[in-house]
Amino acid sequence: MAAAQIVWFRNDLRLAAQAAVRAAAAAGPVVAVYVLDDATPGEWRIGAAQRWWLHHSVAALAADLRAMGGALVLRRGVPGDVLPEIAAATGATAVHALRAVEPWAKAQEAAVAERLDLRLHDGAYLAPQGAVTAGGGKRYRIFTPFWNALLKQMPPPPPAPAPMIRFAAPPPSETLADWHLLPTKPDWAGGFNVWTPGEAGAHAALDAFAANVRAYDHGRNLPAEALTSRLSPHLHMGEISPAQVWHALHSAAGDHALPFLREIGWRDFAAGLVDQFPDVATVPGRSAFARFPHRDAPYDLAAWQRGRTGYPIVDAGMRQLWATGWMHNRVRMIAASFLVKHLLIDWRCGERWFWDTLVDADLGNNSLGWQWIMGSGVDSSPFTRIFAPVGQSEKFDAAGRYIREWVPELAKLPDAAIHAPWQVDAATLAAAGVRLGDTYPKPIVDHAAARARALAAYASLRT
DNA sequence: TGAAATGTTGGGGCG
DNA sequence: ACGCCCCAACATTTC
Repeated sequence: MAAAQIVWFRNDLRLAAQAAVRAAAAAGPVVAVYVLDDATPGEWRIGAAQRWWLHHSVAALAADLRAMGGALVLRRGVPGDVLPEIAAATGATAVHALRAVEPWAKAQEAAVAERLDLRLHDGAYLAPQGAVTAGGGKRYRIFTPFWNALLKQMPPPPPAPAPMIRFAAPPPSETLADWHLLPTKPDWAGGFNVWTPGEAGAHAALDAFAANVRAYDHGRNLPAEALTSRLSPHLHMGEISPAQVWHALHSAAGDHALPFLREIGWRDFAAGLVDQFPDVATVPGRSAFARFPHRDAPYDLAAWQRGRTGYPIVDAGMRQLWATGWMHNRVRMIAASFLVKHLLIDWRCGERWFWDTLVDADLGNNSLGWQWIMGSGVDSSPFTRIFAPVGQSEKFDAAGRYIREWVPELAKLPDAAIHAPWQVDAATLAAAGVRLGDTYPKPIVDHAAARARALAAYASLRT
């Protein structure tokens, strides 16, 4: 009789198109394990919003396994210690997992491989790390050539359905409730009910988006419309694979799906940066940025975090993030630009806030996004790009619907007035019940002055 | 996956 | 009717 096989679940919480599950099931009876490790990642331990998601996603996977006659074994600790214990208790001879890119994930893998037969499989990304290269085997640092080269390797292998699994007798498990992943006092997750974590929820989101994917190229910039996929947390947790997304959308819309699939390409690209530059989350790609004159401004940072900057589009985005664990990507760019340009606050402060508040927090995507906005990445543009928050608001939320949803105290302002209430005459403000500095903040910085200050800060890097 | 400054053009008011 | 000017609208350049 074949020896038991451990499936070490990480950010790959699915049963279909999951190479570790498939390989383990083919080799012997399966012991399915999830290890909650807050020690190895250090400051990059899973953030508060994502812990909520993790709770529900692990619960969904456990339920799916139970329905197949199995179980999910839950343990807190360091995988390099926990998995050998489970192997000893079950007689398992091998551990199967999907290969990950984060530095702490690699450290976990190394520690497990030191003591057990660790079999790493691909499938968390469209292409394995290092498979997309220029002539000479050089890996890309700039997205567009990376994407063109990746496209030549597409489509990805067709996803396989969940295999038949024979389960080994599971060792004792901790209970999910003991992990205290959900917020209690206060319970701030009321607005998170827009999400359905888990493999089934991921496929429901994919199916819904497939019907709309042709509208994505245009609609993705309109935060008031539901025309983005909202797949990011599902992809991050691995409830669905990028290959599954590729095949579903390409069969639904053919090449009309490419503008969206390009974003999945960005995810691969970001993972490639983490794989090549493990400190991309904290170290600017351009060394001159080490001496950028950031402001230490805790009051301004708090105003940004709580959606009280006085710029309605920024505040709407930050409040959507706080309430739902997610922010529309167009608004992420506007809000992030505001923090690092208008407030001159260190991009890593914003990055850490997003890490704690986003359900889709992902080391590669988050680091790449913040370095892109800062202009500190190795691929950054040669000029200083300062988003004009009012201009962006008028362009992408012209009717103010997004602002009205998340900044209700401005809801009664006319469309033309809602983007910059400090420029509105007193009678209009009074008619809408708005008292600046009372019911809604005055802008914490003047745009023109803040823009000039930011340009000077960037210019100082060139001396 | 910008914004602001600068340049160009064409319609309309007006002497 | 014509030329001139203003300026909005659009395009290009520059940071």
